[in-house]
Amino acid sequence: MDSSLVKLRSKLEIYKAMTDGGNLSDCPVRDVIQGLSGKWSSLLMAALAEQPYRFGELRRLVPDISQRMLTQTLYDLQRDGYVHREVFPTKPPSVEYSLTDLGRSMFGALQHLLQWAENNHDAVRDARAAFDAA
Amino acid sequence: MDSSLVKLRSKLEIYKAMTDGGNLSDCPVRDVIQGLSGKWSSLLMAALAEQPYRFGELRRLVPDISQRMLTQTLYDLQRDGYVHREVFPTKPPSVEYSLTDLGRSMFGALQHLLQWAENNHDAVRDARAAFDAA
DNA sequence: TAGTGCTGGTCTCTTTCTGAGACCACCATC
DNA sequence: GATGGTGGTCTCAGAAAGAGACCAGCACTA
Repeated sequence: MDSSLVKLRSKLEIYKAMTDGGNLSDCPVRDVIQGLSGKWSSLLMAALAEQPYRFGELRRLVPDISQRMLTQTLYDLQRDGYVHREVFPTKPPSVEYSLTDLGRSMFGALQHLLQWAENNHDAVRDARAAFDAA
Repeated sequence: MDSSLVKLRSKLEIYKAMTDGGNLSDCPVRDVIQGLSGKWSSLLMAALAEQPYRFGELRRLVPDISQRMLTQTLYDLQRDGYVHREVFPTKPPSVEYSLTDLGRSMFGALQHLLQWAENNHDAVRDARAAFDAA
């Protein structure tokens, strides 16, 4: 299942890319990852990957996000080019959020991690329980 | 490049897994992702994927992490079963951190995202610049 | 014509999380 | 005895996140 040699090569490159001598804090890889590491980013990406949603729909879909964080996370995702925001001039103006091509591309990569989490969450839970017991 | 039908199916499943009716905050997928979404988790995983390191080595390797956050992030990664911590009874006791099998497995999935970030950071940077200009 | 509700937000307040750096015990070496 | 390297912990200030009140605009209803 693992082509370890290929993976090892990538690991070294990725680590290098994340360390990127000199301006550590300006490292582009870390900069991109940072934008995705918010508490709600991946969840909203997963929702919007399914279909476009309006603000209120997202709010009802994810009841435990505060309105403030929903606004802000969508703003950040839009700023990074993953999400498109379109305002429709209906009587109460409605706003629709959808993934851009860049967003869909990014989600393709993020997906592997989400899938792994789904497949292995019991292993993590067990590890956590064993650790806390000791 | 995209096998869209397959991906669409996964998307729906992943979103479902992240929403997981009822106990939203106890959703296992979100629980796992949460542990990985810290500022330093992915960077330390990338470092340890290359080779095992000792505490002080990691500190020197990532100069802009505070000692406190290094301790805490390693503790969290260890608790979730990704990292193994071994104390050697040398004269000043030394501590070595390495990836577990679970950690290597997880990094295999995380890797896709890091690779994407490396390949596309200029697109994100451009999107950000365009957004800020408007 | 006033009340109610739906739209997508913003503002303020409180609590939690991070970051910077002082401090610590231990031992070896100088 | 002083100094440095080991892997941490503790305290305190600043940044970020969560809860929830509030807002303008228009439609529908009474």
